[in-house]
Amino acid sequence: MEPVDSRRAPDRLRTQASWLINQVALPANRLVGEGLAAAGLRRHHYALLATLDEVGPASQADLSRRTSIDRSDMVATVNELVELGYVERAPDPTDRRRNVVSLTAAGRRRLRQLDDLLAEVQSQLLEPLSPSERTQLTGLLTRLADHHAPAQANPPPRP
Amino acid sequence: MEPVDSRRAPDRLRTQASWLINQVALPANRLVGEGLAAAGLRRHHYALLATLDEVGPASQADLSRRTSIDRSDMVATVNELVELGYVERAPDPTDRRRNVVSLTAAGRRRLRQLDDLLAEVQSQLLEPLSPSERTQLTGLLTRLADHHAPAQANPPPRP
DNA sequence: GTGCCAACGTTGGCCAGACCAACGACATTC
DNA sequence: GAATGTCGTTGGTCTGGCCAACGTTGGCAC
Repeated sequence: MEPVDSRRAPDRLRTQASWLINQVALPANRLVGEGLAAAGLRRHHYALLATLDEVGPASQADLSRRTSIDRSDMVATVNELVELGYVERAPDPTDRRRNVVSLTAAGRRRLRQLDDLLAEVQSQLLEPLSPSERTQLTGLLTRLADHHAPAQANPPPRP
Repeated sequence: MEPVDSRRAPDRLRTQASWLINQVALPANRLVGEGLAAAGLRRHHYALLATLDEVGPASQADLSRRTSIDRSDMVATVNELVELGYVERAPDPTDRRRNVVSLTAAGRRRLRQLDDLLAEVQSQLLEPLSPSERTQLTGLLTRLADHHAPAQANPPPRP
């Protein structure tokens, strides 16, 4: 006699990709959130720091597009990171509509720590998968993410 | 010369499983949400209907565990579905703490339509993947979901 | 040059969903 | 019969995604 797990979700849900993804996204976000909370930060903060480190100083709108954080939410995120001294905001002299946001030394230091922290989280998240399975998974997810990415309008490369 | 997509997320993020999952969960939820919205419903409603159809009449707490919808949110969900005539709520004669929730004929009919609708959504979501890749993906996700499932306390095999 | 449209930062707001604490009513266990 | 635990319910918090609108500024067509 099979023990019926009274917590088991019905197959109707268990086999639906959208449901599965959600069920995995939940612990993923929780783990990341808890990890960052230990550092007093949230996901947006890390996304912003990481992006700045990789693309260099940029305008808020640019950062919004890259992180897919809404422009309006970006304002608060930058505010908070400025407050913490991890980031600087200065008016762009070449285009007075823009702010240029850049990493401070403290921000860069902080980021290194967060990277380690998040690497740890990833391995918790993917624990049951073998290395090659992890690669498979991220490969598939990347293709899906790209496919559903916001309409890519490519503006002329900055001179 | 590679055109630099000013919308492209930095590799720091793009290679992190937690971020990828989120980026896919977003369109997934949006697609499902939009589909169900066309029927005047939300995700919780479908989850509940599908679960009822599969496990039969059940208490709200039971349904909560299976759908991983919080008990308190379950109240509202059941209310709304009762209102729509898709579900019935009756006190459990054998345990007066409980309500027994069950599908109505209308609910079952509605569910069939939603199933079709959601099948369509799944294929939109997974569009770029071949059939075997889809199986791979759901396999991997299922393992992750199970692994991170809420502490599986299975009614202990009575000692 | 002037006029028009687009992009920028910012404010203020909405909504879905995940959660948590507490309550009275009831069941189960010892 | 007292303690412990479950159930439905209320009421609330928090995060994250998103949208509309505004004044400011830049770029472009004419």
